[in-house]
Amino acid sequence: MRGGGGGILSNTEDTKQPSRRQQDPEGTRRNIIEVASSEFALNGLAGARIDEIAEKTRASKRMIYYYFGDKEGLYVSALENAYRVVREGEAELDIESLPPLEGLRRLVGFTFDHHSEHEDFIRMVMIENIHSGRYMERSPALRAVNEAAIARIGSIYAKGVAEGVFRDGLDPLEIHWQISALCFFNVSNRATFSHLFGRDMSSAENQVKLRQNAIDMVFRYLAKPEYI
Amino acid sequence: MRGGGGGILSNTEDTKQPSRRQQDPEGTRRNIIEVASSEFALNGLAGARIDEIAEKTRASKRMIYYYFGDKEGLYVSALENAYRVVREGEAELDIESLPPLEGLRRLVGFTFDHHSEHEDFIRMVMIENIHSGRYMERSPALRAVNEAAIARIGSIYAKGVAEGVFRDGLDPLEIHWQISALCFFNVSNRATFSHLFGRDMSSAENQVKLRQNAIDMVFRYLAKPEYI
DNA sequence: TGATTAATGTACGAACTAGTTAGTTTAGTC
DNA sequence: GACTAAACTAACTAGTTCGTACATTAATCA
Repeated sequence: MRGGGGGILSNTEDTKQPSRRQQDPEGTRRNIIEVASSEFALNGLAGARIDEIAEKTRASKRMIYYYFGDKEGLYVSALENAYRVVREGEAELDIESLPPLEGLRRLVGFTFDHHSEHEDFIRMVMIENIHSGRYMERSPALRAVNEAAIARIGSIYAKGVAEGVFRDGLDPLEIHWQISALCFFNVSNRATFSHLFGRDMSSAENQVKLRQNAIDMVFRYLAKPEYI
Repeated sequence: MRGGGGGILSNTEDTKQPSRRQQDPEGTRRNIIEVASSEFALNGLAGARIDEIAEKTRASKRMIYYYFGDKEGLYVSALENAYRVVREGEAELDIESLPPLEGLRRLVGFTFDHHSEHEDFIRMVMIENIHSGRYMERSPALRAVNEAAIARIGSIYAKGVAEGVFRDGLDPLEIHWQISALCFFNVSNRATFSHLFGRDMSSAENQVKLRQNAIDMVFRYLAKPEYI
């Protein structure tokens, strides 16, 4: 919009370098996804504007339709990308070598921090839930990924039960659900909660408290009374 | 849109009844709010369509602007209404006369059920969080209301500490936060969670389990180990 | 080198959408 | 029964927004 210089001045210097890639499909794609993700996370599917996304991109609106077909296609790609990025971060977590009690604390603390650091991801999940998960159905890749999280909990829980520190009969999926609830809510409902009760829950002090509370809560739920 | 009969046929029978109100400001307002609430809850602020809302209303589009000024004004009114309806339901809960342990269980169970029965409210809160609570700032009425929930917990918690069944040093606001997290997430993230893990968390059996888990979890967090 | 395909820019249009204008009907009042 | 303010309607407008047609440049291959 601002005249960007590319059209008129590009003959002077840029084309002199022969090895410099002037067409970069992968880069363009990635750039579009990045911009789109943050716009969708900020404004939702209906609220995000294709023209706005295009303008913030190094590419043009034409490229969005070239690569992603339509707005919904772009949204689905952004959603997939959000899950992929977050999963890659989680994959680095190694708690299976730790003693169960310590591993559990580490897992909850990590999840709390991880969610907190990926607000855009949380927002994308919120938005997708507003749409009742309609769009993620198009993406078969998503499901398989998250089962790793359950496996991780299943393994640590089984070890804890075997060692006699965790009480028996709980369901790893439900434990994951509880950890998710505490860590997700912390990001998703910050704004309304803080406003309704006049206390900034995202402040450093409050986050330290809420984090410790989440760890304690899951710990007390799992551990046998004599270990509390 | 469908010719509704009012214009042409109204002389035949309708006007014969003298006491039948043909102008009904309160009713019109209420009707608009009701329709708008469900449209906003379903589609979000940007996704909802004024024309769509108008059409589902007994009134016309002009009336929306007549009573609410603009789309955002209508949204804020719908948000206020959602909080008011839910608060009125909660006010009926009387747990302060119960023994602390029983009162706590009752409170968590009630909150779980109440959230579950008011999905539109949960969706409105999600949407408002997507907007970072921007619009609820316009509504000073909202804050005062919710403090009652904290007071309720504060009272039952203090009683439990005095009786020696709850451990000391916890913060009622944080307890409320935890209860909210577990009960809110149950509704807000149903779609994505169920899809990612291939298990319908909203089924009757799973809801019974999750409800009991939430109660247990809060109970174990509050109670002294010897009462667990 | 000339032909073919992939990638990109520009300009535009059709449909939609929030909000308005201009006017009518109803309920209550003097 | 005339008058006024509130309640209400239908049709319209100005601006937005998704998506596309057409042209062009870069890479690839025969």
